[in-house]
Amino acid sequence: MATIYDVSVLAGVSLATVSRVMNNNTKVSEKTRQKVLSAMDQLGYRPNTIAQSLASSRSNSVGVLVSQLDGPYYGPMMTEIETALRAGNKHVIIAADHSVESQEKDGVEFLMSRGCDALILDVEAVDDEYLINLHKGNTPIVLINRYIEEISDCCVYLDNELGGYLATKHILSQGHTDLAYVSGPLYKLDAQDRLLGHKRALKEFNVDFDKTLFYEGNFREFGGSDAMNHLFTIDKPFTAVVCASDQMASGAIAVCLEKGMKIPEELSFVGYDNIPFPQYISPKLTTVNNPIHEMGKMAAFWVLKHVYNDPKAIVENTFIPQLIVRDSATSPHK
Amino acid sequence: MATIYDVSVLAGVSLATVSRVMNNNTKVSEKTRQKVLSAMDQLGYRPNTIAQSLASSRSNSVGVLVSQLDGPYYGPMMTEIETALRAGNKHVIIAADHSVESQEKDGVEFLMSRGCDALILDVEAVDDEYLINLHKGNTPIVLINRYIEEISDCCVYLDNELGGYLATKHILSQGHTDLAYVSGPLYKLDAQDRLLGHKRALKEFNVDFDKTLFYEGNFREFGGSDAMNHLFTIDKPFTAVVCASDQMASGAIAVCLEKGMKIPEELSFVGYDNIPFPQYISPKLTTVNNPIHEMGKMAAFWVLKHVYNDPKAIVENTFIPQLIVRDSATSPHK
DNA sequence: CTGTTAGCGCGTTCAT
DNA sequence: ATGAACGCGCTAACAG
Repeated sequence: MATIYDVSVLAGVSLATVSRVMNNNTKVSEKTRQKVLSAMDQLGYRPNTIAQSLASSRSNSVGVLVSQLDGPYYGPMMTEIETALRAGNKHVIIAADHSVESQEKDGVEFLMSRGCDALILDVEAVDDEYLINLHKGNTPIVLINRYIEEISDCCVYLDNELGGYLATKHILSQGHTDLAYVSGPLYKLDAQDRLLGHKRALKEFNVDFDKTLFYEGNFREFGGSDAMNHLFTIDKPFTAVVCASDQMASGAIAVCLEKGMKIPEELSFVGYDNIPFPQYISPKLTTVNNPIHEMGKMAAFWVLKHVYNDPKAIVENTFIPQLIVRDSATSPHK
Repeated sequence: MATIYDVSVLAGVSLATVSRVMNNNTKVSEKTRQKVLSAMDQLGYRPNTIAQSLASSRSNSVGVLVSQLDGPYYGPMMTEIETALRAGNKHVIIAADHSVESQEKDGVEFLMSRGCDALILDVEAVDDEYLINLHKGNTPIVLINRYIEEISDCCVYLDNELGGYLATKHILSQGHTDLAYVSGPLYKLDAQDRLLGHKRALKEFNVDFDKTLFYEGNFREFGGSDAMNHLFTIDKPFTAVVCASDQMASGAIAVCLEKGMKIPEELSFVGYDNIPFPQYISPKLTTVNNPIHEMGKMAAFWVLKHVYNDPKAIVENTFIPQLIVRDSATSPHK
C-alpha cells in the first residue's frame, strides 16, 4: 500500500501538501494540486484511515448498539443508518447486546475503546442515570426509541402512547367492548407506553380494563401464540385482541386459523409496528405504523449534524404513529 | 482517557513494560505485573485500539459486506457473525452494497482502506475473476453463499442444487405432475442452482419442464404475488407451485387466500429458506432449510482460525439443505 | 501557498 | 526482566 510519503515524492512536494489536497482545508495552487492528484492516481493511493484517526483523534466511525441484529425491526433500522452514514463517508461498527444490562454496558465500552466518534444506542436494560452520565462524557450519544427528559435533545423516539391509543380507539370505534390485550414485556418502555395508550382509549370509551384478558408476551411470534392459547383457556368472551406488536399479532392469528376460526369475522385483531410480512398474509393486518427506519435515519443524521457538522443533515426527534387500516379488524358479530 | 504512559508513571515502570503485560508475550515478573495491573485498574485504562492497530498493523476488525441488512435472511447471519467475532474480541464493520457491482467493489475498497484484517463477503454482482484476484491480495477473504472452484477453501456455501431437488421431489412424490416454478432472479447463483435442482427432480420423475409455468421473481414477497397474478392469467392448469424462497411463497399464498382458495387442498406450495415467519401463518409452510445463520458463524470461525490463529475455531465449508415438511403441500385433488 | 516538525498511542527491536 | 528509542501513516501547528 502506497503511503502519503510515496505520493509526496512522486509529486515532488512535501508531505503536508499531500495531506492538504486530501482534506482540502487550506488553499493549494491548482498546479500542485493536479500533480498530487495524478501521483495519487498512479500509485493507486488509499489513505490509511487508521493513521488518520490516530493523528486527528477522529475515527470517522460511529458505533451502533442494538439488542439484536435480526428480526423485522432492527434490519431496516440498520440499513438506514448504514446508508446515511456511508453517504457521509463514515463507517458503522456494530455490536449487539441482548437486552442484558451488563452486555449493554460492555457494548458501550467496546465501542468507545474503538474510538467511535459517536454512539447510536437502542438500549433498554440500562437505567436513565447511566445514560445521563454517558451523555456527560466526551463521546456524543444518540438514543433511539427512548425518551429521557434531561437529555431529550439526543433522543429519537416514537410516541408509543399515542400509537397504543390509536390502535385501541380503532377497535372501540367499531363497536367492540370486550377486548383482550397482548402486551410486550413491561420492563420495556415502549411496551409500557403502548399499554398506557390502550388504557386511555378504553377510558375515553368508558370500557373497563379487564386484567384477566391481559397477557404479557415477548413481542415475538410465539408470544402471540402463547397469549391466545392462554386466553382461550380462561372463560371470558372477547371479540377483539389488541397486540403490542405485529409479530405477536401474527402468532396469535395463526393459532386462531389453526382452530378454523374466521378472522376477522369471529375475532378482530390490531397489531403494532407495520412490519412488512403481515401485509402479505391473509387477513392483511391492521396495524400502527412504527417508522423505525426513519428513526434510524434520523439518528444517523443527528450524528452527521452534531458530530461531523454536516449542514445538509436536518433532524427530527419525535415521530408520530399512524393507524394503518387493512383487513384484520371489523365490527363484532352479534 | 488514560494512556499507556499514565499507567507506566503510576506503576513506576516503563512504557514498554506496560505494553508487555497487556500482550503478555514476553515474561514479566509477577511483582511488576501486579503493579501495572492495579495501575491500569485505578485509571480505568482502556487501550486505544486505533493506536494499537497503527503500531501492529492489525486492526482486530473484520469487514462484512452484504447486499442488504434487512430481511429475514441477513439479520440472523449478521447476528451470528457478530457474536462469534466479538467472543474473540474482534469488531465488525459492516457495509451494504445493493447487489450492484460498482457498490460491491466500492464496499470492498471501503473496508480494506479501513484496515480490516479480513473480509466476509456475501456478494453476487461481481464476477469470479474479481474475487479470485482479491483473494491473491493481502487481505484474506471468505465468501458466503458462493462457490468458486479456484478458491474453494474460503467459500462457505449451501448446496442449493440439492435443495431445489429436494423441494421439487417432495412435490412430485405426492403425485403432482403439473408444477409451476417461481424462481429467484437468475443472475444470482443460488437462484440458478435451485432451478437446476428443480429440473433434475423433474427429469427423474419424467415430468417435462413447462416454460409457460415459470416465473422469475425477485425473492421478495411481492415477487410471489406477481408470480401468482401472472400464472392465473395464462390458461394452464397446475396443482402445485415450487417457490425459490419462503418470502415469495408467502406472497403467492396470500394472493390465493385472497381469492378464497383453500391451501393446500386446491394448490400445494413449497418454499425455500425456512425463515421464521411462515411457521406462524396458516398453512404452515413446507420448505427447505437454509442454515444461513450457521454459515455466518462458519465464516466468522474461518476468520478466527485462519487470520487470528484461534485453535478453537473449527470450520465447515459445505452445508446440506434439508426438507422441512409442514402443512402447505399435499397430494393433488382429482 | 508550501515545507518542517512535532506528536497521536502503542508495539517492538535493541541494549542493559 | 526491564528501559530507551524508533517507527506505524497521517494531521496540525508553526514558519517562511
